[in-house]
Amino acid sequence: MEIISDNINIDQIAESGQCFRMNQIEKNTYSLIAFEDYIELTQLAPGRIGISGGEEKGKNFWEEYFDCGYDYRTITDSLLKGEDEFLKSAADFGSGLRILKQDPFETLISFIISQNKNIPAIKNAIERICERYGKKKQCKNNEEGYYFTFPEAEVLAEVKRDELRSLGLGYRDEYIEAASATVAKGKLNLEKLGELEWKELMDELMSIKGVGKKVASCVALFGFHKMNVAPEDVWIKRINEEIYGGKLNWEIYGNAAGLVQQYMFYYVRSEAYQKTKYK
DNA sequence: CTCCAGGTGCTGG
DNA sequence: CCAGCACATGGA
Repeated sequence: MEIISDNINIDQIAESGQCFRMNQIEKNTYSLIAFEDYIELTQLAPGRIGISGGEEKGKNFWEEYFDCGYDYRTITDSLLKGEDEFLKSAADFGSGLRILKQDPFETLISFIISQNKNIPAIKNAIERICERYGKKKQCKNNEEGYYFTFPEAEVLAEVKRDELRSLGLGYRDEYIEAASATVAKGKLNLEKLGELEWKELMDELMSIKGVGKKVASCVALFGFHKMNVAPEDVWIKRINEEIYGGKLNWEIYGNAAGLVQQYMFYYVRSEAYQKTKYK
């Protein structure tokens, strides 16, 4: 199976910090566990990605996951014609990025865990949760290979706080407990939430203890595809101070704000940018 | 050992 | 409204 989409680049997506269960297997090839499926992705050529090893979800499913119906090239090209040199560099550097359409519950729990952790630590913590509470499934392309799905809210809601603590989640234990319980009880209907305007969605998400503006933004963008939402983490705050004099304004980017933020995040963390800085 | 991480809640001004 | 601080833990 093959996906074709302008500029799409699997290395960039995997390293972009929006999904935590995409990992490199070898050069140009990554594994991905999402929506209870395991697949392997290979960059066959610029803008061409091969998919193998999954259940029969079909091409349309993964095209949707990687947001191939959205015209990224037009946005990127228009950014490249702008005056903002930093943003131009960032957009050019990350031109193969996509805003994925991830599972809302997984995104919610993942970004609750993300607070005050670096990306490797986030990934490890999520894997521990999946191994303990997810379903064990066999890989379709390998008889000996298996993987663990991300647990459902109903399962996670039954877990005691101490047990979460013992997985190394620290003070986030009660936040995960609260979020899982809220979703499991149907108090937060994730199906319906997606229909809300971004601001109302943010308010609903932030009603959960442990979910502040940053985590809610990430869930809105990566789980509900609210493309105008731009999460502000320590890295973005840093460039806002260092490059934009604290005057970074997301509203001018409209529905591209989330993508602009992603370009900037991906770029500032790169070695390429760090070199330009200290030279 | 130290520093820091895709923050948040709480408290006191 | 904003500033300061505690929070638990692991990766580098």
